Amino acid sequence: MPDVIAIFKALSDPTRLAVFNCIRCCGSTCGYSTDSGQCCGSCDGTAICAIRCQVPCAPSTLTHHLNELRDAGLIETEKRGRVVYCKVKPNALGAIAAFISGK
Amino acid sequence: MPDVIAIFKALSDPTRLAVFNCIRCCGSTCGYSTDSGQCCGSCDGTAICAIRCQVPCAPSTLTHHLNELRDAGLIETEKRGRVVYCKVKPNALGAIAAFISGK
DNA sequence: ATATAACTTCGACAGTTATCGAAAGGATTA
DNA sequence: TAATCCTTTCGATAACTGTCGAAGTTATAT
Repeated sequence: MPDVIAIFKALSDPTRLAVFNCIRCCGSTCGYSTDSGQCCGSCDGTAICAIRCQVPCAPSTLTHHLNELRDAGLIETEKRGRVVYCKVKPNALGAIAAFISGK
Repeated sequence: MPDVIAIFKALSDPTRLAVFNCIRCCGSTCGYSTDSGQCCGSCDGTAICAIRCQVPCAPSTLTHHLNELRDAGLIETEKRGRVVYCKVKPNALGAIAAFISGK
């Protein structure tokens, strides 16, 4: 129940929802190639620098939003070299799916 | 898409989510009888005064939250006598169900 | 070793919001 | 008519939040 609130809160900001969608669609909508740091096909995360091209904001702002998404349990991040990659966690939206279907 | 944000925002506050759940379960959890202004069985709305017993807050605060829920398209209200009854709108959560299943 | 690239951390600030009390409105009851 | 009940409107206020720039950190490249 508190999970649900955290998720709703995390997704209730337009910028943050755009970030989440960008990670979720994993490049297919963002339109980045592998060369740009963006995954495709058998992907393993969306580079933060790629997200920034799609969702224009200050680096610190993006960091803040990614923290919110991570704290809500929606995404996970992994650092490879100097690039941080983001993935949607498995069953990230399960809690709100359960909420919709009456708990 | 903006609908989704409005819904997420409306449900991201603990008090407001409690109000929504109270309206949703329509007395089965709130535990009010018809005499208390609460519907049951073939119900036609949850009385605001009944919600207040379940979600303690100032009347003006509850009005505020109900406005938010109504503006998000989640509930509808109807005045009968001096009592206002609330119902969950049909398919109120359809937008976020679509969001979960990938739009 | 120096420079650059990718992020994060740290204030700061403006805008939003959840909450309340007081007062007012409309509907029923005495 | 007067009293009472249910709800809304109207400020006010404290807390939260989204945004940024500046400075710091870590990793690669020159």
